[in-house]
Amino acid sequence: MISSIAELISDRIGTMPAGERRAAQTLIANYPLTGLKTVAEFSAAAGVSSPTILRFVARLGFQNYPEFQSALQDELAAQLQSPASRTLNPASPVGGGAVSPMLEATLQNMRETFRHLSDKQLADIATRLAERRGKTFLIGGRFTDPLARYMAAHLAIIQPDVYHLAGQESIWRDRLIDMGKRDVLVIFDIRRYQESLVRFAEKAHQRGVQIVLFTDQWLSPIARFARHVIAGRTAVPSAWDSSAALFVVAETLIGAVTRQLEAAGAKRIRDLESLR
Amino acid sequence: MISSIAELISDRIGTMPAGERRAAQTLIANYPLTGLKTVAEFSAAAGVSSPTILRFVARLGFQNYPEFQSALQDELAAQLQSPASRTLNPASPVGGGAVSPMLEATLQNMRETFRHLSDKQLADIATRLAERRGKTFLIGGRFTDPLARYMAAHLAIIQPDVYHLAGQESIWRDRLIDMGKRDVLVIFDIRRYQESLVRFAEKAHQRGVQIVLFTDQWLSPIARFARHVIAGRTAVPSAWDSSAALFVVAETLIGAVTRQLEAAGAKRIRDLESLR
DNA sequence: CAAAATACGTAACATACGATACAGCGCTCC
DNA sequence: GGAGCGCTGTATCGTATGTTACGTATTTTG
Repeated sequence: MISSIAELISDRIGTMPAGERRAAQTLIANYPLTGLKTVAEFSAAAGVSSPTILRFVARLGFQNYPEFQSALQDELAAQLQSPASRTLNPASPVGGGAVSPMLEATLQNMRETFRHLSDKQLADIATRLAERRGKTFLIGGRFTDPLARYMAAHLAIIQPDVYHLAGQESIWRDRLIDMGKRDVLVIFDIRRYQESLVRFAEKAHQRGVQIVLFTDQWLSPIARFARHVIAGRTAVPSAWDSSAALFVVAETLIGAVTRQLEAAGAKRIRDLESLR
Repeated sequence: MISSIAELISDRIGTMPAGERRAAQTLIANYPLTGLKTVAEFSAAAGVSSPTILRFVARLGFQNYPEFQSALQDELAAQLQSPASRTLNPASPVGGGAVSPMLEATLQNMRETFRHLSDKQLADIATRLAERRGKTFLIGGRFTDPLARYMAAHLAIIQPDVYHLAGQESIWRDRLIDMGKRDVLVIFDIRRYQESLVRFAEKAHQRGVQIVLFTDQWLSPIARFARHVIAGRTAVPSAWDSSAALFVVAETLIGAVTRQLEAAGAKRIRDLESLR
């Protein structure tokens, strides 16, 4: 049973054309606010044209845009008024310390992040990472590069041809020569988005590379070029943004890819197990 | 200080004429949804005419109706993103998918990890990291080194002399010469514990270096030499162990150190802010 | 109680919004 | 490699929306 529009979208996002999928991703990224704005603003936020937005809402089963907005508003009204919304964790365990809020916010971020992320989406991404015929490249920004390294460290064990792109921009820019449409590029990029990464992503996209983007809820501009976008919540009561939600998504994906390869009976996995 | 539009309204509702007051009451009644609808719908809901609605928003200080709506949307956006007010849909939809168990286990790991970790412990470690008189070194194992990098990337910004030890063992072994009792060494080590790290930790300990250890619940042998031990839960339904709990602890510490340095009015922090 | 000022609604207007037709483009499949 | 299909953006149109002017009603004040 599909109760919310968000679920409806996650359900059908797989069958949507590229433009409408970008609309869907943008809407999910900060749901449901983008859908309450005008078509023009929505389209600008998603980087597509107005008709694409209208086709998007039509595909969801709405007769017209106002009807779509009304549905979103009704949903929001129910959510805001539901008593459940006020009853979460009553008991921050005292402490008075500044720790609990941090943990609570982080846990909340993870729930939120996964709420906007359907099992199917994750499975699709895992499949792309597992069944890719070419190579896998991973790269991240100033603070997120460790996440790229973490993921690369795991994937490189269960798959051949997994490369983390490190060091100077000039170094990985030259690696573009090796990339083609059979390859996958995993990019981590949260605010403040790095110009160099955007440029790199664009060029990779032009070469037909499939891009999987890990970003925050405000979506890196790289989302324009990405085949798959994962928007993680990053807000915590701290001077820094939190990458913890993205970290967990990464771990989940690592697990899913491993499982798929195991299920496929990949020779490499068997060889690995015999080595241990 | 008036932060929300709702406060602004209740502040001025006393000075409003009857019609506008009805508009105000209607809006407050199911705030802020009525304000996101059209003027015609708003006026119908309040039982007044359109111009009355417009005069109402004008009295609140808005130039026109769209500006008023934008303000409401911004406020709603902030509210939806803040962890406090947000709820999650009842009980994860229990898809047969393999995702929910992974997330649930991870969340549980974090709660458990923090349950065994008092605020005081964390504060002590943060103090050691913030007030250390010497240098800070960070290093990790095969899968945890990215966590060391992540922490180093942040600490290096707010403190001088923060070094991540990378590359071959022979390289960081030589750095031992630089280490003394005023220095702090942060080590990440989970199963299977790496011999090289244990040796390194021992030698550092002999030189009087203060060791902060991030490990799993079974405790790396390094715990023998460590001044502070953080034991994170790592078990998840996956072929791999999860470092997510340790990651969150690391983020928490980063935040705590930052706060302490700010509170101490560290010159570097002020300089940083002036740079931004 | 009278007169003035303020508040409110009706009606007309202009803008900008959503909707649609159409053409160009890339992609897939034979 | 070519033909067909489907997706996407541009341009145009009708309309619903916010806005304003003005006349009437209501309250306030001397």
